[in-house]
Amino acid sequence: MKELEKIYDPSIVEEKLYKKWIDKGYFHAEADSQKEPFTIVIPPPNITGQLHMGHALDNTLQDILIRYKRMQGYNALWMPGTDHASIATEVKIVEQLNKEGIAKEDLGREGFLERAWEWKEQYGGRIIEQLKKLGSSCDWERERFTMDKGLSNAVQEVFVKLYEKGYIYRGARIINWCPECGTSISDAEVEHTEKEGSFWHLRYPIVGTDEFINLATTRPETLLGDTAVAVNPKDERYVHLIGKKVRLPLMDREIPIIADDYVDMEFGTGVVKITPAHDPNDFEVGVRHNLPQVCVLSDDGRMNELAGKYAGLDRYEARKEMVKDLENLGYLIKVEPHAHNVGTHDRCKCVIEPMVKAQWFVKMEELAKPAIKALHDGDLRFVPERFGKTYLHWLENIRDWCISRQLWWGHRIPAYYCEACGEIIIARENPQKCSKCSSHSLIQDEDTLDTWFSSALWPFSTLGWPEKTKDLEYFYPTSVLVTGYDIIFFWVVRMVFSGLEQMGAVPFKDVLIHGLIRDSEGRKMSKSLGNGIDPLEVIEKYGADALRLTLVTGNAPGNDMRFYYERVEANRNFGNKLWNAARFILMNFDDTDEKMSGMPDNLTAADRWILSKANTLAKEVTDNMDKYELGIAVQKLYDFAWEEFCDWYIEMVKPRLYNREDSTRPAALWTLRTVMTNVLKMLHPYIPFITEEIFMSLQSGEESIMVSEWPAFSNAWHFVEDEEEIELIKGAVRNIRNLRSEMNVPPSRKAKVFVVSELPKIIDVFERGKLFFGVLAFASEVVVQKDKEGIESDAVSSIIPNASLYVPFADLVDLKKELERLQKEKEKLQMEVERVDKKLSNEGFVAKAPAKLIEEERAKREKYEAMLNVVLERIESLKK
RNA sequence: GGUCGCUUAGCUCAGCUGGGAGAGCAUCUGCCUUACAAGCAGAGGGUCAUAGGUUCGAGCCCUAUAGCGACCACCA
Repeated sequence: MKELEKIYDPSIVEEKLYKKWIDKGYFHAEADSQKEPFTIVIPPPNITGQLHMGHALDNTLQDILIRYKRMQGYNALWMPGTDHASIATEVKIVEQLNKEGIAKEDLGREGFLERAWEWKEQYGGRIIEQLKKLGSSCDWERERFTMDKGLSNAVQEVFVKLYEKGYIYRGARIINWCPECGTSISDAEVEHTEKEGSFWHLRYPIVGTDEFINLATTRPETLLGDTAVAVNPKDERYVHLIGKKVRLPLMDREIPIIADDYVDMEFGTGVVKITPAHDPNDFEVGVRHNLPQVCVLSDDGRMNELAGKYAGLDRYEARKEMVKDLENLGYLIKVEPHAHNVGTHDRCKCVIEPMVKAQWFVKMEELAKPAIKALHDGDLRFVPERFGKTYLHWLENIRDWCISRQLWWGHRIPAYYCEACGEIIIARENPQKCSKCSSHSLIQDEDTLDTWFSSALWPFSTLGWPEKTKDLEYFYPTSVLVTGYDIIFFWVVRMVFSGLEQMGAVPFKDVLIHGLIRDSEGRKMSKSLGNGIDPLEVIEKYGADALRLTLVTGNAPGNDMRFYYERVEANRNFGNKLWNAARFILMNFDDTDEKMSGMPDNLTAADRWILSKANTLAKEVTDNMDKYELGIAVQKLYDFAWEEFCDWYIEMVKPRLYNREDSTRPAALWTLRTVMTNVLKMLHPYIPFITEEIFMSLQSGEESIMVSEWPAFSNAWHFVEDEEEIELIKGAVRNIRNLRSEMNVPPSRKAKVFVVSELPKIIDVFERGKLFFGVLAFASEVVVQKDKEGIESDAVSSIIPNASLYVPFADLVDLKKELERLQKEKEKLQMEVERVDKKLSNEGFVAKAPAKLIEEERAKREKYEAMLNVVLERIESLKK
């Protein structure tokens, strides 16, 4: 056995161990029909990404589950990879080009993509290296990328299949346009934020009369694209105007007054201007009434040539100008402040413009149905369950998914247009000629696909689909998906309907949802606030284990969590505690012991107590982990390791270890090593590095804790009587310590301790435990006897069930104080008896509560009453 | 407007299927006891947001209310 340093230093251990695991190939999984698979696919981080706390949490959870299942004997595969992140990456590269004074267009598509791939090669692996620092046991041999050959094939295949089924179509619909990024985005990418705006009240002249119709708008610049004014058909105020026309101010265009149920009579004046080209609702109204769509905006957010004199102005400048003009011409009635929601692009925060444009869409209605059913049927389960509602709500209200992006970095849409006849050809391979007119002048669609289109396929595309691979058959469906609640819509939903559509089965059975890591003030960590904490810095300072432990403890699944360095420190301390416990064990081994193998036949009650506790712990921890209650599981391990094992068992065992003649010394050593090893194993998924390092010192013959067997509960190691025995002694120790503490006796001052009991069984217990009981209770000597013979009448005393403890402190004793103490003890016991009495005299309780509980209460009553009597007796005798 | 979550010790939070309120940090007292001062032993501190209800029994289940937060939503 080798010596360990006094303080655990993660920085010298972690890299070494990670390399060992990689070299041994422990992370790699192969399809093997002899073993049961357990599969997780990583949420592929963006190649632009740097590891942040969200990743750290997400991947820690996955690694815990994977390591746990691997130890349980499952064929555990954690499939890693990265996402091309079309828009995020393209923006980054454009920025980089701009710094060099190059515009994207200067390079052209090909040149730009070349740059992008270069960028990917250079930076795309960065986050992977960071994940390794965390200890992630991904199967790196399988690392995939959403734009690699296989996954791109999968994308094409899905596109073609969905098109052939009629689920993908191209059409001019109202979409969300980001003028900043110059692309359409999906509904999921629109963030609604409340903004202070204005409500401009306008009046439009009614043609052929001197009258006006009043209405209000938050976006006056869209007036230029108005093609109608709508009222509610039931609105008596306006019924007579339906069918008439108004003259659109500034534009000198006549537009009709129409009736539509969409208009809310209660809101505003009950009149709405209709701009079909720039508002989703108005678009619908326009379709119903066959209104023209007048698009007045260009792609960069300026007014276009249809905007008359405002053409060329930025949308907000135009707004200002128009308001001024409307006022001058008498069309502006008033302006009110008005808070309203505006849609912004989640990536650039720029205000999006609804626009009518020809885009590609996925028809969602039919695809959503099986995804809804899967949850109802229990094929898919969210943990915590409540997120299932979020999922359902989204699917039940789903709208068609706009999948085309006006970007270059991504999967180019496999659609080709025939210049000769206008035919659209959708094909897996580049078509050579038009299928309709045989013309060779085909032009591929310029657009690429939403980045989520490829990530939606991740659980099966990474396993080889559309090929029928062994991996796919064996590892799919995956076991659990771990992700934050913030991407349920973006990703989880889309993986589910894609999996169901392409594979005919859900992509995963369980979805473990976690929350966000916030800063210590509860704010979201963000670049702009500069309050982000870099996980790598934490790892460098405290080690990956401390970070991992911090991220999974003290937090309920799905809830957000605040990050405190104090907690990291506490967890680092826990690692050090384990480290020192191991040092202690190793220090006490010598050559003879080292050669010892197998279980000694003279285990003591204390040994059986801790072994039995560890055995029960294995069951509880396993149960918790199977229910994804990782925080609870690790809390139990933490408490057991620190309190029961370190603070109690190690202390109990010291006298035996320090006495080379003690025949139970090998039993103590064996128990120490056995329990410690089992605890390390159960802790390994949480804190892989330190557990491996210690394990290798304790079990020099073993290869790695990673591939060791997960401890299982066994009836053979369940010792109820020993547990009771040791708990009794622990109680006595606590009482003595309390006594001494109350009387301010320093530990250096030892005293005789008498244990008095009439029960032979109790006498036996204390006789057996005398040695360690004495050490723990700072006793100079422990005397166990059946009566008070030879005990000074002024000894301090304390009562435990079925026994009394006496400590003669001689000069230290203050009779008055002692009486006060006993008085307090008396009151406490009286209250206990009262409490039990109250319960037992409740007829309902006795009649309906489980028999076991009633029995327990009765036993308690008996115990407390007996103790109370002893206290009363003691008080009487002192009073004399 | 809808949905969901939170409200428990000074602070941050656990509390799994309802059966005598927990942790970490902070505070106080005493200890450098030969594994660990990143430690040990002890202590104080909570009408579990409020009001009802179900139950023999409620921090936990139900209803309502308040405050905070998140998400969804086409009121111009």
